[in-house]
Parts: sequence; C-alpha cells; structure tokens
Amino acid sequence: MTSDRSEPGLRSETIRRTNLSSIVRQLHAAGPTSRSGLVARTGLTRSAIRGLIGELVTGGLVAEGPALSLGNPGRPSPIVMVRPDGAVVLALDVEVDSLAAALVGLGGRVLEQIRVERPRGHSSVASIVDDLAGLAAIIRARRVPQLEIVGIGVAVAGIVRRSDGLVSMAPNLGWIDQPLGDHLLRVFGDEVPIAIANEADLGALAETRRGVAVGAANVLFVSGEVGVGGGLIVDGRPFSGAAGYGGEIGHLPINPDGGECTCGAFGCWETEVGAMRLLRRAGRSVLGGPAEIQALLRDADDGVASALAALDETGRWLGIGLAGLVNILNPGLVVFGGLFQRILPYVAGIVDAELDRRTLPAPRRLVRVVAGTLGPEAPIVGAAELALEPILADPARWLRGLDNDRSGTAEFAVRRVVA
Amino acid sequence: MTSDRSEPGLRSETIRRTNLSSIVRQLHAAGPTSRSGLVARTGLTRSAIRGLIGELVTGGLVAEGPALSLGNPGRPSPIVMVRPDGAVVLALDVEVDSLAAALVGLGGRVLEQIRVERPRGHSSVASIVDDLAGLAAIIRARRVPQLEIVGIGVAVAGIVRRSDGLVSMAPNLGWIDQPLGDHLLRVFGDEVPIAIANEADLGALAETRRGVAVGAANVLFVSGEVGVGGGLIVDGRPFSGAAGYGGEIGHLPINPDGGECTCGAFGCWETEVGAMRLLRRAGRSVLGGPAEIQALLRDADDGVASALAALDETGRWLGIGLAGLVNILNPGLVVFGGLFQRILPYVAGIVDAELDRRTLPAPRRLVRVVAGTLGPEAPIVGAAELALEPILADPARWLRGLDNDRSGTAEFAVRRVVA
DNA sequence: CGTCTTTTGGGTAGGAGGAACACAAACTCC
DNA sequence: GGAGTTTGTGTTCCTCCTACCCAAAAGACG
Repeated sequence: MTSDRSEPGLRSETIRRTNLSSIVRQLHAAGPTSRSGLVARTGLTRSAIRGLIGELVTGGLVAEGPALSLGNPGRPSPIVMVRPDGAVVLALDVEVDSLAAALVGLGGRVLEQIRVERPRGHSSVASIVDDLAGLAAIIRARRVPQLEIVGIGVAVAGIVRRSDGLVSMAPNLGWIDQPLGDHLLRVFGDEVPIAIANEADLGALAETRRGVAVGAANVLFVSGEVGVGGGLIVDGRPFSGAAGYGGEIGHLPINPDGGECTCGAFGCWETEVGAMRLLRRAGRSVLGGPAEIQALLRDADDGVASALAALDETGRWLGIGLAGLVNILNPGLVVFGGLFQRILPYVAGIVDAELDRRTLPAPRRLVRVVAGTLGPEAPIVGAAELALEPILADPARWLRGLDNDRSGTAEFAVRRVVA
Repeated sequence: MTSDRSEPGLRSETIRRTNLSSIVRQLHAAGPTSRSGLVARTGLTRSAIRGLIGELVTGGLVAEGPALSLGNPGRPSPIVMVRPDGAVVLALDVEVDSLAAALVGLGGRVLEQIRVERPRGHSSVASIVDDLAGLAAIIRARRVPQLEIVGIGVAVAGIVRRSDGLVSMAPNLGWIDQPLGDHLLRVFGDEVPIAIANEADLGALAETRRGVAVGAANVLFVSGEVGVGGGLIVDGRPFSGAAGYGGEIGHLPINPDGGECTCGAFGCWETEVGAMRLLRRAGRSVLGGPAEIQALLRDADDGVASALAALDETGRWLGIGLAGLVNILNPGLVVFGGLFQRILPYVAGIVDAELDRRTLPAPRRLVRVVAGTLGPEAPIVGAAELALEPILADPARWLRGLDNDRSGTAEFAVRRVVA
C-alpha cells in the first residue's frame, strides 16, 4: 500500500506521542514519580509536563496524588502514578509443566493470577489454547465489574515466529509448525492485539523490567529447564533476530562429539547442561521432573558425592558455553533463570572459574552473573510487559473518551485482519 | 552534570533535526533521489521537504540537479544529491599486514586513498599512529585547496573499548591495553571527533551500507584472517555490546579437545578456522601470510588433494560454528569477509551441509550465506561510515555559514575534553 | 498545435506543541 | 515572620509541519 518508507519523517504530532510515551514509560518502569521528577527526567519544561500529565489524567491512564514534602525547601511536587486499572492486559504462559494466566495492569501490578499443573507430555495446540481460555475466564470472573482487556501477551516454551505466532518447534510440548497465533485468534478474537514470544526472551524482558536487571542495558538471560533458552536485551530493548528466532543459545554446538539433541544435531549446549543430563549424571531418573531436581539439590546440601559431582560437571559446561556467549554478546549482566537460577549457588564457583579461563579479559571484567529474582513467574511477567508495550509506545490511543483509532497497533501483534 | 535522562523529551527542534537526518541518510545511502522521491520516502509534505532541502543546499551539504523527465506525465522533479565535498572524513585502517588511509566524502565517495604494506609483527602504538599521520598527510596534500576534515574513523584489528579507544587486546599487533585513542588525539588533535572500532564490526557496517548486505536489517559479518572477527547488524544498526567488545565470535568455545588460542583459552573457533590452521592442515608454512594462502587456493584449483582436504576440514568447522551463531542471532544474511570471502567458493557446499545438520529449521530457512563484495577495503569503508555517522545523525551542525555548535558530538567520539 | 490531465514546485495561512517568562503558591531555614 | 528556594499556573512566543491555492512542466489526445 504505502510505499515503504526507509526513514519515516516526523510530524508535529509525533513529538507529543513520544513525550506521552516517555512519561508513561517512566511511571510504568520506576513507579510513582513527582511531577518535578518527570521534568528532570525528560528535560521538558514544567509547562509541557503539565499539559501532558493533564491529558493522561483526563484519559484515565494516570492519577495525581497529593504532594508530599521531603524536607527540601521549595514547593512540594505532586506525585504522579499510573492507574493499574487504566490499562489491563491478559498474560498467558505455556510451560512444559504448567499453564498460567494473569491480569496485569499498567505499572506491572498483577491483579489476578492462576497457574495449574500440566502433565508433562504432548497436547494439541487446540486443547492447550482452550485450557488457557478457561483460565482466563476464571480470573476475569474474579473482578466485577469486569476489566476491559487491551492486549494479550503469551509466553511459550518454543520457537515462535514474531509475525504470526507460528510455533516452529517446541520439543517438550511436541509441537512442530503449529499455528498457535491462529488458535489464539479463534478463541480470543481479534479485538485486541495478541503478541506471542518465546519464554526465555520474555524472561529476559521481565528480569530487565521487574527483576535483578532493572537499569541494565545489555542483559543475557539464560534459562535452563528441560531445554535451555536464552533472551537478550540490547540497549534496553529485546533482541529477537530477523524473524523472532533469536536467542536459541541451547543449540550452540559445544561438543562436536556430544550426544544427540532434540533438534537433531549433536553436541548442542543443552545436551550438556539441560535438566536431564544433570539428573543422569547424578544417577537419578531423568523423567522425574522438578521433584527429582529438588531431591538432587537436597542431596547436594547433605554432601552426597554423586550429586555434587553432577552439579560440578554441569557447572563446568555451563561456564564453557557462557564464556562463548559473553565473548560474542558482551553483556553487562548475565541472569540465570529457571533451573539455572536454582543451581547457581552450587555452581557459581566453577562457572566463574571457567569464565576466567575462557573469556576475553575485556568483556570478562565487565560481566556479572546473578540469579534472577522472578523465578518461575519470569515468563508470564514478561508476557504482560510485551502486551503492555503498545500502550507504552503510544499512550494517546488508550486514553478514554477520545476518538481513538487503535488500528495499526501491529508492531508486536499477531495479524489482526487478513488484508 | 545533567541528571541522567532515562527518556529524553522531544522538543520542536528535535523534529527538524530528525527530518534533516532522514533526508541526508537517504541521499547518503541510496544516492541521488528526486525531490518527490524524498516526499514519498519520508511521508512529509512537499512544503516541508522544500524547506529542508533549501536549508541543506544553503548549508552546502547537498545540491539540486536539473529535473530529468522519465516519460511520466507531470512536472519533473529535480534530483537531489549530496555534495561529496560537503563533509569529508578521514578513514584509517590498522590491519595485520597493512596500514591505510582514505578521504571519504558524504555519500560514500572515496576521494583519495592510500595503503602501504606493513611487516607482520609487533610495532608500538605510537609508531603506528605516526605512520597513519604520515599517510593522512600524503592524501590530504593531493587536494588543493585542502579539504576540511570533519571527523576521523579508525578500524583496528583488535578489541576496542568504545568509550575511549583503548585497545584491550590485539594479538596480531602485539598490543595489550594500549591507549590508541590517546595517541590519535595526540597526533590529530581534538578538533574533530575520532571514533575507533574493531575491523570486523566496521566490515559489517560497510557491507550493510555499501556492499552485498544493502537493505538487509539483520546481518552477521564473519571475517577471517589470522584471527576471526565478527560484526553484527541488528535492525540496521551496529551491535557492539555493553562496552563495544561484542562480536568476538572467534573465541566461541567449540572443541573441548582443541588447541590453545592466542586468548589463552582452548578450543576457540578461531583455532579451527583461522588462517594458520588452514595452512597447517595443508602442510604449508603457517607464517607465509596472504601469499601462502594464494598458493593454497591455486593448489585447490589444480585439484591437489592436501589442499582440498584442508579446505574441507576448515569448511566443516566453519559450518559448525556458524550454525551456533545462526541459532543465537537469527540473522537474515551471513556475509563472509577477508579470508573467508576468498575461500567461500571452495567451502560453500560443506558449510551449507553443516548448517543443514546443525541449525534449527526456522532460522535455517531464513538465512543465506554470501561473500562480501568490498574485500579488503571493507574495514576502511566502515571506518568512513562510522566517522560520517555524526553528520548523518545531525546534519544541521555541519551546515556552513550558520552558528554551529559541534560540541557534544560524542556518541561515537573519543573523549574530546577531559571534564 | 492547442487543450486537458497529471505531477510537482512555490508561497502563504493555519494549527500543533513545546519554550520562555512572569507570577503565585508552598515549603525550609534562620 | 521574612528571606530563599522550588514548583505549579497561565500567557505569549517560537518552531516546524500541514493544508491549500496557484503556477509550472511534462505527457496524452483530439
């Protein structure tokens, strides 16, 4: 339709959209901020801030609280905060062992949440999407009057195409080339944008916005469970490659003589550091799931040699692969999620030692390895952040009582109308 | 000084800066464009474009040519082009085997160029910078009257800190923690911004702006010589990690049983695919340099078994490592530079085969592997692009006859004044 | 060859939006 | 309680793009 614009020109309205977005982003990320704080943050004048805040308050996205004095001289500045019910999104999470749904408001407040265990194994996309719809209905019913949902974000333990939510591969769900996006459209309709992404990519986003990595610009999130996923934040923004397939660090070839991977190749990193290999190294049932891991860590606490040796070996391979990733990506922070988060205390020493040995000095000095703070909720928190992204990017569209045109919110959205 | 602004607010002037930048970027990247073409590209109105072009013409950055009619009905639109002498930068290149300097104008026109062989081996930073100054003087003297230089870009075969041009490590130059930026400031002064980056990062930029990868948004440039460097373009922008150390793909751990690398670790990718290993595999002198490689390729053309086998084995390892990188980074295009560019015809088959076997299906379908087109000049072309970046980002500062404040062009610049 | 249609440049009026400035309000400090 | 400081309020001004009208320059057509 429109000739592709290499460099979109800016018009006068763009500037207001951007400034509204700056304010809402700030409030969303850092919580309530005084009006004068916003002036300092944005560099705009008090007059401009006043006008912008006024528009947001009128539209119901933010609220102004009383001015509280901090003991400084000068007139106190009123506190501005987002209204959690100003914009509410539905976050969904498809994990290997569980399904979850949550209602999350602007500012990151979790209003309602539900998680159910799921038998490990293969289920059809249709049945899982129906289960998700059931969970969504349950949490929506808890709120009367019902909240209007302005977006849906979905985390899934598989490789997802950004443009339409096709799940190219999800070995632990048994999916290959399954149109998750289409099924979600069928069940949830196309009234609001639906965004789907890989759980590790969303875990990275979550830890950067709400977890240990707040404030860090370049973050590598390494999430281990049955498979190993990775998410990368570059200059504060999620990196996902040309089609959304980026971050599949589990399939880094690290041991050409290694065992076969679920992806069909040999010697992938995840064959060395995945949960199953850890359990096998410790002489435990590889199908035990989280409970078996728990038992292994208890053994380690008790000093059982086989458990400690298994953790050591896994930690060594973790360090080797991580060294390569640090050399390539030069992150300021590496965040361990999932299984890796739980075993970090047991393997931190050996991981550091391998990093010392194998990472180039310059990136080595810069990087820190820490455990995530969001635990198993990281993906769904990230899914909520993803769903909120359109509101953060252009708050004016979500102001109430204005003639809002919400079409074209497609940046993160599954296609809404087939053209 | 200024409180750090998380989200900089936009003012009215920002929009003009951005629009001027859009136009100059378009003309720089795509060459002469009709005025109406710019209207289509940017989405701005004819009136706005007229005003912007007028300002750029007055300032001497661009020129308007005669309107040429293409056989379409309607009034012909004048052609707008950058003036190569409108803004000239000095590009420098410190390679293992050579030093080079070039004067490059806006639009990418190389006005003058010189390259001299350099004995492989270790030289002090001071002497190399003095040599560069000599080359710069030679090419500057070729132009009378002398062109004013508005920026300096430097490509170096080592790991560079973006903030100040400290070369953390350059094994093939024998440098460790050498303050290249300081020496350049000593010789070239601090009148114009100096930007320093790794040769492979700049090769990636060059191939994306001027080579095979024009138009591609996500590009992985893989450059092999003695060492192996990588450069990544994400959404059209160079990716360089938290401190500029990103892209060191040569030090991906790939073979646990591999040999020792110049970085001190074992089994790095570059120990398997570097020039020396290739020569050793073919039974040739590892210190022969480019000539020896040339002889090896001639042998391969003649069907010499040892040469073909050496190329095959190198190609196999190339494919293995590349598979991991494709899984992690999901590029749309992989560009081979340097040695790899020359051997690609000999190893394309086996590289593809390894990619087929080891890359996940989704990213595999998306990626193409091609040879670069800029050859050994890629790094210096990238250095020029880097030096031109401040002009592209804010052309208004470089308009002549206006009260321009060029301070604060520090995004890519070595620190100019110690605060 | 003149007229019509199409596309584009030129010029002016208008609108959107932030900056600058003056003033008032609210707080601390002495 | 007055001085000093910080911040909200309101008005005016400046910047920059859009909208619109007209003229110019090309092809199309009789």
